[in-house]
Amino acid sequence: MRTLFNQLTPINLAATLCNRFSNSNHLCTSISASPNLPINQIAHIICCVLQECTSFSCLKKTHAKIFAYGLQYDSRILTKFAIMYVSFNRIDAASIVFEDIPNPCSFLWNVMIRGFATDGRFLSSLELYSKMMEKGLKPDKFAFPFALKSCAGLSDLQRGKVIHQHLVCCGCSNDLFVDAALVDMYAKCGDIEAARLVFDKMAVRDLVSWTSMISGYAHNGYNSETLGFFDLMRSSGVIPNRVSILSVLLACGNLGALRKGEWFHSYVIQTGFEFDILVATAIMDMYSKCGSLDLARCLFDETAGKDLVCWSAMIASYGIHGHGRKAIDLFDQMVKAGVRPSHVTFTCVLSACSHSGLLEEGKMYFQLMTEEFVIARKLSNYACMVDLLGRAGQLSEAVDLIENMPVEPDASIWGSLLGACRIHNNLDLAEKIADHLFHLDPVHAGYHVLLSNIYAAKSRWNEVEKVRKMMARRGANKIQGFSLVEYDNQVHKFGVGDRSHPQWEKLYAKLEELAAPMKHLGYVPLTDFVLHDIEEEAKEAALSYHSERLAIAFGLINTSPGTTLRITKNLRICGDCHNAIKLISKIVNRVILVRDMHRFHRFEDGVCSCGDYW
DNA sequence: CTAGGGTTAG
Repeated sequence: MRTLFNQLTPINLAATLCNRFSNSNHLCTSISASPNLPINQIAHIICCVLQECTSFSCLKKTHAKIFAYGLQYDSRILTKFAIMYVSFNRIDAASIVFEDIPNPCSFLWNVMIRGFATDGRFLSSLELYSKMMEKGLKPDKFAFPFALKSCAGLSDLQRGKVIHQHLVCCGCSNDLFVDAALVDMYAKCGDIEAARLVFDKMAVRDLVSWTSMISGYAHNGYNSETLGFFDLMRSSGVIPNRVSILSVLLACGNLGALRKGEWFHSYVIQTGFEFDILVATAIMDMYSKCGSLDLARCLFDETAGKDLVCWSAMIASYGIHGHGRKAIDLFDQMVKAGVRPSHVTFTCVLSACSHSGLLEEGKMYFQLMTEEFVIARKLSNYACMVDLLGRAGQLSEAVDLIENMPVEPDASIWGSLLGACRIHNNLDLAEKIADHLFHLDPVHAGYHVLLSNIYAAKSRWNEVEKVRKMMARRGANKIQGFSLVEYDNQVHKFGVGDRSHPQWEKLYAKLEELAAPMKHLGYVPLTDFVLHDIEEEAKEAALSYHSERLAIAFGLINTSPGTTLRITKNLRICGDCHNAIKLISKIVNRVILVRDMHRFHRFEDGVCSCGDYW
């Protein structure tokens, strides 16, 4: 062995040794046995050995050896260790090593910034980025994509803009990677216009930059733009891949555009992406959001190698369609199949229980989550539970739960409770919550509307007016309700009392025509859902032209008898429309599917699948 | 050493 050491160059030596010894432990033992080896050769050998390390523990063992040679202050060696630790996702270990390096090279800074960013520790990542600047080092084109990713992860637009300025100063704009990261950062921070500006200025755009933009549109609710941009990308000669397809599927689901979604499904089959678990899950979810639960389930059954997300998506699908029991059954099957649920899975299960009124089951799974599965509860889990209790009328239990939460409840938690107060017309509690809620989120229109609805239900018109003024003062503008319906490969959009559609006169005539048979079946308008104290007759008019009714009229006029109507609405369906549509389904003898903000309502023969529990 | 990605409450 000793002759071997003397004859070979360090690199060759290390390579030889690595072949001969299965791990660095043996190797270091051999080095110890050869005391004559010059220190820089040992350093070389250790560097080579490091690259061969296949696990964190192997790395740690090798690391322990360097102290014996006094190499623990060798920047070159430490740098390698830090990089290797990052490559094994051991950012903390890397960080400790990093601290000991007096003047890290920018390469290492970048690796560290990337390490924190990929680990989801965006603040630490940005802290390092700032530290690097403080040390007088100029970030390079490799540093910016990671720093921007961290801003995106934090949705921190302000910091993103600052880094945008830095990269312009450093002459790094017009780099394909940097620009793509900028587009992504702006999109994830919700500033889609800024994302588009960067995108438009790019001299060269590849598939990834197009996809960043498309995904930005999809995730910010610009659904038709998503589809339009996808077409634009294809016509400019860029071939879509599985990632870009995920965004269009999301958009189809959001729009409830079933035909379009089917087209993409067949496109996926043609292009061979159908066996990709992410694509398969996205297609499943699209079908479910477009109202085709059965198709979603077929796909689910056909999918090989179902993972946690795939299972959770199917459970969520049962939930929004009001099949709580099936959601629970599927959860149990998932556990039996050996897939470990996550806090998201529990959110899906709890929400399914809530929509189906499965109070005891929900309580049980809420317990099971921590006790059996040892999963920390997140805000979304509490929100579901508050919703479940509140909807079931257990308002004081819901309050109890909130008061004993280990984390600070946010607006969404109080919002759930306020929603329950609306259902049960509990004004006292609502007023107490509202104070708190408006403090946490003063510009949320929905919460104001809920409170106002409770006042309206009690004919407290002065207070209704007060809330309305409060909203105006705070700039909490009511979100315009709209409904979508797909027809002839087009998504048609209707607003409240909309007269902009080419067929508007026919639509109103259709609703007029339905008024008499509805009255005959006992329809009485539920006018508490009108925000203002106006004349009864005007209220009735305001209600009868809600966007979902116009969308239904459109569907009735343009499709053949018996065709299922599928409507997607951006807000919650109001109680009056819910009553009206039940009757309409009976009169016209059609299945009418309405997906509102929270769930599906399947109207058939005068009843709704939600059993009026919503 | 660089980028885009499927499920989640209100």
